[in-house]
Amino acid sequence: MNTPQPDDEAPEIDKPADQDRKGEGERRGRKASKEQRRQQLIEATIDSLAKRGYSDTTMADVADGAGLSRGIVNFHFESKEKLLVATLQYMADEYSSHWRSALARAGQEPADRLWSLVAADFDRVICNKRKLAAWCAFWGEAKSRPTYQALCGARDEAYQQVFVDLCTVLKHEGDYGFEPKALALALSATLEGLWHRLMMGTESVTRETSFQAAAELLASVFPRHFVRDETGVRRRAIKRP
Amino acid sequence: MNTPQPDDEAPEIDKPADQDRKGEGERRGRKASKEQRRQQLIEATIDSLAKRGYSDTTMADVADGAGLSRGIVNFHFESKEKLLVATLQYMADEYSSHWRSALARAGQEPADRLWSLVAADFDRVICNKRKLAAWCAFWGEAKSRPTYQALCGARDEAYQQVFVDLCTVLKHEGDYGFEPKALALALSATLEGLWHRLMMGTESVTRETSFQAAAELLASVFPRHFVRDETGVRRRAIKRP
DNA sequence: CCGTATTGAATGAATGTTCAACAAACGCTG
DNA sequence: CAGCGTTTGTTGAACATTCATTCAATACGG
Repeated sequence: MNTPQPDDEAPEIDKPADQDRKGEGERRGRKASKEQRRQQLIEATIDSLAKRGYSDTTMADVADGAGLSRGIVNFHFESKEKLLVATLQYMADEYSSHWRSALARAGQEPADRLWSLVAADFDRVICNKRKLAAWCAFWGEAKSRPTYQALCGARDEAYQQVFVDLCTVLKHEGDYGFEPKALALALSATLEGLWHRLMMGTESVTRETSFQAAAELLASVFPRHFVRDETGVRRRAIKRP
Repeated sequence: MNTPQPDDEAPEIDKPADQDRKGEGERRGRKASKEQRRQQLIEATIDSLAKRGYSDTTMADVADGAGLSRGIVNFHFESKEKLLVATLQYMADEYSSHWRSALARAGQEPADRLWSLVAADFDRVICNKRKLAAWCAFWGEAKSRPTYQALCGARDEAYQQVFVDLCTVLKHEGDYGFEPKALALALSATLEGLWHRLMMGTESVTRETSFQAAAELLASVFPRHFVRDETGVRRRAIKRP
């Protein structure tokens, strides 16, 4: 059916599920520093969220996953709630710094910057089953918990504003007729929706096909900036005078 | 800041949170039929999911919300799990029949059908805080529960196929360059993403602005089929020969 | 040795499920 | 229609389980 997708299920980076064994240079046993232990427990929490979902994630699961004893979590984090907030905070920070660095890495051309932003969203580092499942778990609880809701604005206002600004500039560059704010909302929502589809894991939606779908949309919305070449892959057109 | 949005918070239809009082013609007390009681409990479940989220939804909450005693749920539904599955099933059926009827109501013109499909997604009946929050609660648990995962495919394969078919026809009608399958994925993902944004309730995203964003996208992607008029509202252009 | 990190069992609260008692509707018979 | 037994729906308390939290004892590092 779909063209062979070499990845997305195989070597998915970011897999500290087997984080116990192999002291990879870092100190393990009793010697781990406070911050390292916290990090270790946060990773175990993400594992548990991804594997069992929010409602079935227990302190015991987390402790077991980290290879530690039951009571340890309440020592490093005051409560389960605090642990979960710290975990969400960690993921939100990671997501935020990820797109910011992608933007910094891109050039000055708005089209390049938009492309870079979209591509960043499908980077293996943050876009993989484990993290996606954890995000989804938090989203499900966000509406009824203000603390989560605030942090779940990973695609926060700053992120949204970048989209608006880019759409505004591109509109002038390409003489497009759209309303920048509305279109920016639609575009960022598309990325969120594609994440959602990836998370559900149904159909034959992979990270590749999702990214292609997003690229296809860019080519349709910004025809003066993105073109389709024969390989089916979409790329930015040559710079305009 | 944002233009005054008259709705989305005020008269949101679909609010059986106060479903006890006022026997609106339907039989209440002991006389309610089996099916009516089930329906009543399902509505109470949606209420609880929306108000407290999945993990804090308890049998006692549901029973209290319905104004009945604790043990009643296990009588009509065998277990909590069964109750939740039935609730999800109910919502999935409602969503499915909603877009199907919207499609049936639309004419034969592909552009009309697509517009109708998009508009249906933002209909108050299914797109309101209560239902959205309930959907989100289930999504959060879907990945770790195959039963939920299957039902959560509200936007299932049939729905996706409709998008693909419409995109294919429109592509030929308008001589567009996109790849129908990829674009269809992007479009349906956009709707999902906008739902997600609405759910989070942050920013100034309302049902109106979300729909406008979707419409803006349609106008950008299918310029030969949709145009922007002075009111800012988007409409379908006149039929082509 | 002192302080800190860690353990694992005990505790108590929350919650899903069961069940015996009860009440309303229904059906049967005279 | 009255009387009576049966079925069905409903209740609320009792029960069992799961789980977050506490804490006294312990082990390790400095």
